[in-house]
Amino acid sequence: MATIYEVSKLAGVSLATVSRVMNNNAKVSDKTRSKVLDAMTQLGYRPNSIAQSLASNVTNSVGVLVSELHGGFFGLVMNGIESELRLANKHIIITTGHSDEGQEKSAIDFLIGRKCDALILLVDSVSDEELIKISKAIPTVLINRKVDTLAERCISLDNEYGGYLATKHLLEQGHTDIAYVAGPDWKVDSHDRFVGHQKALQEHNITFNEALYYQGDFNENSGYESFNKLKSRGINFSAIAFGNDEMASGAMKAARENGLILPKDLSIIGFDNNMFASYLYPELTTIDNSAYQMGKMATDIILKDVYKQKNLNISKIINVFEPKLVCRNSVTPNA
Amino acid sequence: MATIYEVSKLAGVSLATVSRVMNNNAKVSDKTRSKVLDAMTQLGYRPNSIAQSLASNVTNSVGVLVSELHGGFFGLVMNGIESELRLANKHIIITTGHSDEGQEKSAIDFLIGRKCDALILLVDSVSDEELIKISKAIPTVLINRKVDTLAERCISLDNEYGGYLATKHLLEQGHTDIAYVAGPDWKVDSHDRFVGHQKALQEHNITFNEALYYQGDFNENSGYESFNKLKSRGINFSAIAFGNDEMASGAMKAARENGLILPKDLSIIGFDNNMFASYLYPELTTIDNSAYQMGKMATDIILKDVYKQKNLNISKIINVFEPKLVCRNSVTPNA
DNA sequence: TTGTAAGCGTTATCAA
DNA sequence: TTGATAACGCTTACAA
Repeated sequence: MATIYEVSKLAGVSLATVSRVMNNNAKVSDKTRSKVLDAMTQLGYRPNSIAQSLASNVTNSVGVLVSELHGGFFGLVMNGIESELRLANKHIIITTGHSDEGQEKSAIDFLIGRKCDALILLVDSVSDEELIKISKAIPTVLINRKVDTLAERCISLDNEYGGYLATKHLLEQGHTDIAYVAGPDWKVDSHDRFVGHQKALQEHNITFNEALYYQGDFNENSGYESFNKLKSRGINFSAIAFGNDEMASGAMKAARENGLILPKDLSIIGFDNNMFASYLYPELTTIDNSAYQMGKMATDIILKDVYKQKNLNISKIINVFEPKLVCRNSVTPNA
Repeated sequence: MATIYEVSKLAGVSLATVSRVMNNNAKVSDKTRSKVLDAMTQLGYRPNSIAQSLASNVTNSVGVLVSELHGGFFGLVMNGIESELRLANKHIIITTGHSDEGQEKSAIDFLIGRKCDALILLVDSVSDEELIKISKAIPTVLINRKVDTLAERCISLDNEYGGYLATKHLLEQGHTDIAYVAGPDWKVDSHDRFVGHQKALQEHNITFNEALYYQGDFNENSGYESFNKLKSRGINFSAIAFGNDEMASGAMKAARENGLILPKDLSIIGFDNNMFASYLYPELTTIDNSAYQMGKMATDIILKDVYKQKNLNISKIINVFEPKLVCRNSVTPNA
């Protein structure tokens, strides 16, 4: 692989001049420039980005930490990040944390060790203090997380409003006996969605009934179980709101196995608007989580703050995205 | 950030010695070692991996190119890659090609420019010749692709056998009027699956009927359309085999809109065993594509060949994975 | 077992 | 507008 040195020799100029035409940040005469360019193509020269990074202290890479690599949410977020970063000729180094504090921390260490210029983090387990410390060492954007002192660097969905929207929709369709199946309560998003549910209930003067609550783990199985558990308690409900689409899907299965006709006998609303939501039968009414948009926004913040990029077509930074109701066929008016 | 130089000063040893304890590849007395280690922790020293890479000519990073970041298949493949690479303390630089030749090529250039130690490629559009050229420049493993001269570096699914399995299953359930909805024929995997379908038919002495064939684009919509198109031709069929699960899902929707009861009136089999396959109603019978395993295997090849890693718990390299039938509820015996 | 010093391929500061 | 040359932070012969 040719180096800058060989290019300079072939072109009959100095190293510095070659570097200048590469970065065109300084005046170089047209004549010299074309000599250099010729030499480059002749040698098939490609700059060694490692050497560039060492010398310039910029790696043009941003570290991304997600919980999992599969799954609709992360896929979309990463999509938003990648598409935006690619345009800017930066790249992604990706790691996973599996919602485990140890793994999340070591992944972050790893990313810092790789000298990423910035970090985009989707973490569940690392503490706020830790995150504050990290963002002092390296520009960091947090997705799905709210840390007060880092507010401008946090991108999140208004989960509470989303939970509110979902239940409100059910209420507006005449349902009053509404069960709620939450995700793990220690996850903020899960918690907030549930709070939103309660608010909507309150607004309609319905007292929250503990017996209509079930806590799952965001996986399909727990949704399946939730239906059976709820049913076994012998209390009536005409609709269930779920903390996410996976659990909703599991419950649909259980409901059908119990002979219910959907949505006639039971209305169901999910959360996330996962890719498969429209594949379900009946097609799942749910709340869109703006995953792609959040990934894109996180990236734009970095492009702007870290890479000083101008003319990004962002009118303004949105830190809290507003969830939207996506009406499909799994909710029907209460008879 | 502390450098190796500061550590050496504080510990009262030379640069070389510090480097030695970091890489522990040479004898260092216990006493010196602990002096160095102390200095390191005292300074909160973290090696600069960029400098390490430049000096050692190893970046410990492997470049990965996939078509999309979302979608079940890629998610699982990436999962297999990441989990394996992480154990080895290597990392992933990820790019996307969107099945477009230009984008795929530039992504590869990008990866090479980043001095990745190896490449894992999932490409549709780049030519075999190009791939051969690339793998001469940098160790490369191809997933979902077969290039003769690169056979040991290709990981793929036996798509033809998968297509065969799917249709055979239908035949064994007594179906004889079987429609086939393929993906784009220019995609090898899609093509091969279709060939497998034909083989199974042949084996049962059924002549392939052009009127029972429809070519979609692997997306849900085209599956939806496929059902209506097939129906409009006025030919009977009691089962449909699909090139992937998404299209199967779309067709299920269309079938139901046409008043069919599934699977009683129509048996359906998919391909891929996408995450959502079990969420569908009826749960989709399909062919598992071993995505995770393929990602893992690709990584193991690199760990072994490039990073000379011993004791990988791989009994042997598998280049062609065997698809497996996953029986669920969308196929029923033909009355 | 430890130290010295020459790279690795760039960028960036001075002079010229 | 160009050219020397010193960093950048590490690895790795070669000596001691």
